[in-house]
Amino acid sequence: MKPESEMKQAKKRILAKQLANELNVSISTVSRAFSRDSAISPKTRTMVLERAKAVGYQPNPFAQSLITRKSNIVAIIVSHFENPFYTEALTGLCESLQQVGLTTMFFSVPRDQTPDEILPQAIVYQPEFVIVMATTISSRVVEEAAKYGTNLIFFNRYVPGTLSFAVTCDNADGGRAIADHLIDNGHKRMAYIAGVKNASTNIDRWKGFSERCAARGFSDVCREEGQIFSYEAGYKAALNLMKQRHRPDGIFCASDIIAYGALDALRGELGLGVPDDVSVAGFDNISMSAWPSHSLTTYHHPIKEMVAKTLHLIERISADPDTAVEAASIKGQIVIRHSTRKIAQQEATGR
Amino acid sequence: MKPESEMKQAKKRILAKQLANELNVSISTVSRAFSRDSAISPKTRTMVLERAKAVGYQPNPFAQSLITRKSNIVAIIVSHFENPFYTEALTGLCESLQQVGLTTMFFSVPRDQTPDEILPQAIVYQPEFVIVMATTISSRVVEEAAKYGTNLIFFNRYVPGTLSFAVTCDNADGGRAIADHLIDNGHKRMAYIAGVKNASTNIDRWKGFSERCAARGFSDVCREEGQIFSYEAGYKAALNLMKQRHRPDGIFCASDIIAYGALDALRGELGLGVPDDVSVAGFDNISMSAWPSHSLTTYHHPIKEMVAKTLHLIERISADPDTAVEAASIKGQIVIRHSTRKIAQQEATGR
DNA sequence: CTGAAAGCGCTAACAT
DNA sequence: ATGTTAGCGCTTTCAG
Repeated sequence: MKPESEMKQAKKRILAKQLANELNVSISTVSRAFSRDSAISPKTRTMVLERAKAVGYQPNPFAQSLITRKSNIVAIIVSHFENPFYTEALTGLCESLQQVGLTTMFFSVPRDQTPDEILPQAIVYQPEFVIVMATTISSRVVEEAAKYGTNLIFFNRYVPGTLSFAVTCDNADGGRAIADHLIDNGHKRMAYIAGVKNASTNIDRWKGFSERCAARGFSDVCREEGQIFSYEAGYKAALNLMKQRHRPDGIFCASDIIAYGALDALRGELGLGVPDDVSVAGFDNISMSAWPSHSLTTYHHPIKEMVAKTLHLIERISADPDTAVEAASIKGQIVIRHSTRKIAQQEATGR
Repeated sequence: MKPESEMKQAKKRILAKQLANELNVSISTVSRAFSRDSAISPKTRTMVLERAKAVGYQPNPFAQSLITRKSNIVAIIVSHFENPFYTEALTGLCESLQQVGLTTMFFSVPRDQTPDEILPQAIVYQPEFVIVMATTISSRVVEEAAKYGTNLIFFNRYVPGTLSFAVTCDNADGGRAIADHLIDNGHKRMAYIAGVKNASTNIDRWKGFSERCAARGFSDVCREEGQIFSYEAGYKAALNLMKQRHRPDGIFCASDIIAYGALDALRGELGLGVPDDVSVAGFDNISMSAWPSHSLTTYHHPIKEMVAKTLHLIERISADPDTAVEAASIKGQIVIRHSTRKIAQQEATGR
């Protein structure tokens, strides 16, 4: 045993009771000073708050939660978190939540586990909301959560069969925009490199793209399965696509990262010119797509708007828990760069 | 007011008391079943645990924290979170913490605020640890936190003047490894493109690099300030470097992202050959550095080991709160790719 | 507008 | 090994 003086002496946190004593008021008065609309004179409130700040008093959130049944916690649960897109979403959400007095708990689903195993760890904290990001969750668990009054909000995903809040990018619109861009600029054989097969993002991008192509007279869009949203997947898929007798001249990739893989396969391994021989477009508009070395035509994922919408939803549901379930879909916009051939350029090169 | 039937009826969580009644045991028996080493027969424990699982009972963590004074929460606070390196660190830490029963709270410092403003929001939850990542914090706040018994762990950073736990990469070793690699392969004029000036990472990488260069007879290493760890910074800095009369032939960049910027400036804007005219090396080994289009020589940032070390530290400090403050520095290793010229290649091209 | 008292759900002495 | 009791720090009736 070390002598007292050497021990780490954690200074004891000041409590409501002590603060009350110092100010000659009751403990309930201290409490009232901290809650928005409570019967307390502005004068006493100011007094309490000032002194509290001076001595560093803040109500213990655990005790608060216990009695108010409000945790002021929002859980964010992720699994495939590689895409830089999610990093921006996470910090954006977290910072907005901080501003309205909510605290973010973060859960990540390891490769050898399912979201269904991790979700209960979040639920136990009785979070006001659970934001599900980059993750697919079984509809059984969605119902479970609903039973306990936990609001689930899907971010950038939705669970088709289920009624739950969701904020997504208008993926179909993105697919259509890319289709129009390629067709408008004279491309004749369109192709799609898919990401995670059952992801709603993947499904809707394909749907928008292929349907628009079909509507404009190109019904034979080839589709190559990338399986996942990765560079390697894009690389391999592009190679496969080019083995076909009738090579595509316009490739839409389910994500920017996939597109980089395709780009490298096409240029590096196959020695093809992009966009001279074949055009490549992505989806997300992550920051590196703007770099000169990539200069990728893509569809801008409206992260900021999606974050704002999510927060708006949270505030609305907090005010009225009976808010009707809603799936918001937010349009982004196409960003045209140099990985796709333009009409003018096409004529200039004599094609 | 809507009729009862239409209201969202949150099923009430089951409590220890009810579980105890159902099993004809006391409420403390239920409690004991959930704590590791407590006087309870294995038989009753199993019985309680089984029934608990069946009815979905879990102790309320707020009530637990209130009485045990253990929050089981680890706060992670970040500010400049762009580098993909941190994404991997975050998920790695979070998943490891989950496994040992700790929950992650996530705080992000907005551009218009300082870490010192956000930290109190974390402290209020009495986290067992605060992991400070991608952030510089004032030594005043470090002391504040210490006073309340909150353990701060700096991840990938340290605050020079202060005594606090830190887990970093051996940045100096990285600098030396790159220096050796360049010198061994016949480079004559070395240069460094810096990142955030006062970041300990930046300082140590420069130190290791410049000192090793000097030790091997190259004392005139030029240094260009990138100011931040960004693509644009690297781009501009590389351009500046090449304006000099005596151009460098080996450039070490403070991060991979900076290196990409340098690469694009050199190849794209200046039309130079990399590595034929000039070699470029980075630091971090983020996944895209392995892509054929970049193939960047770099120093591998040992994230996994750093995460493991952090967890080890957490477990050690938890077991013995008087654990001596320690700054662990973990070696990574150089990864040689095609952005730097090798001796053989140098001879082959007749230089 | 303020104070006294009850109690949120649980754990930790203290008994038995 | 189990039950009983007293709080953890706070908010919220209920009086005044």
